[in-house]
Amino acid sequence: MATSGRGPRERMVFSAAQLLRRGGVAATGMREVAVHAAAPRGSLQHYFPGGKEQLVNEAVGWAGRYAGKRVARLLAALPEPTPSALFAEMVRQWTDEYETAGFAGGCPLAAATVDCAGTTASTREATAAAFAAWTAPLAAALTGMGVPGGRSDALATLMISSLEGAIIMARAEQDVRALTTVSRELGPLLDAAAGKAG
Amino acid sequence: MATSGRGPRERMVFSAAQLLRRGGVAATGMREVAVHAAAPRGSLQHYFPGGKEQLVNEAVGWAGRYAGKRVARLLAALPEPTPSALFAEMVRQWTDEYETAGFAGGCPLAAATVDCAGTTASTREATAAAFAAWTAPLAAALTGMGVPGGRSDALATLMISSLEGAIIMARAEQDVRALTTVSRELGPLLDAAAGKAG
DNA sequence: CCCATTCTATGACCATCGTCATAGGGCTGT
DNA sequence: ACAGCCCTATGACGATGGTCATAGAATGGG
Repeated sequence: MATSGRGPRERMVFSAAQLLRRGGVAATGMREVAVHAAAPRGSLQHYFPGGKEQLVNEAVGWAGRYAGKRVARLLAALPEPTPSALFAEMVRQWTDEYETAGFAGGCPLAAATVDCAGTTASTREATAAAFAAWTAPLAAALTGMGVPGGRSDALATLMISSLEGAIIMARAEQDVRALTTVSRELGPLLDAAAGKAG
Repeated sequence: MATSGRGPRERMVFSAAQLLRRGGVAATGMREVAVHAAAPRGSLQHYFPGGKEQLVNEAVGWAGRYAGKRVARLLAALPEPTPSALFAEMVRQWTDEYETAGFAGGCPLAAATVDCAGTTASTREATAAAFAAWTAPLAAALTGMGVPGGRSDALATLMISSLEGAIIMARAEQDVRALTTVSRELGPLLDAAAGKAG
């Protein structure tokens, strides 16, 4: 698996993001990344002279851009776009994975933040940039649905915060309850903000 | 610091929880815990024959009980108890820490979940129990403020999820923005649920 | 055909860490 | 004083992991 990407470098970044989700940064070995990516171990030091730190930072950046693009993709697939429907789709990505593949993986951004925010400055900056790359398209989507400009950023932050926290709770409980709960409880609030100015 | 607790055992559990917050499970060494707790290293194998796994699990349990008790304490200190005020106080615990002590630490439950949920079954169970020990008193408090029984659990889950996610975003951004945002945006929703049945 | 650049291969080094083994203090009760 | 128990002390072991050094392919332009 994980053989789709083009070059070995890209595959390694992708695999790193994938493995980050499971056990966090420290539990993810460089050799393990190479194996998972079906990439030669010798390429690690060639493509990532900055070592593990660089690889993790790029994986985080990749994850942030992926999340940002996914917002647009989900939005485009909605029959009638409403904030609650978008959020429900974002949540559904996770409930689907958990119900079909188990609760092994979480969000790579959360993993990198939890493990590195207090110790590795460059990785912390990478996570901040990644969250920004996720929040911005989401806020723009909300604005496009009628949410006033001043609220869009706040609601996007609320959506992502709730989702991240619910992912953690779901993994702990091995139950998607927390995810479905935040989706259900937050939906009306989001749609209300889109309906009329708040 | 961290010398208040009674026995060395209790201090080590407390210190483990403290250190977990910084770099996660893998980044927290047993020797480091002993040093931080000002406890003899030889006591580790004596008090925690189950090794690191046991120590981490007890630290997680301690954190869960602490969070549960803190809900009651914050509630009692509120001049006029409303759900939004309680949530604001929960959030304020974190903004206060971050503004005075920096963004070094996150939530130990999140750290243990991110690092161990997919690999260490006993730790995952400990995190689930800890979240339950936190959610239950919170839901009870909401019920006591007029939230209908069916909504209390859901809103407690929403509050904790949002808080956990906002903690992660705040650490990434080194800014309490996400925390204050979720508090402000969620407040009206919580109070509305307490006012009349939903 | 050659050379330079890019990529890969692999073994070794060193630090760290969890764990264990073994032994030593220090107290209590009799 | 002795026995027994709880706690502490400390060195060693084995494993893991990130990084480095060095060398070997492979590719592509001249």
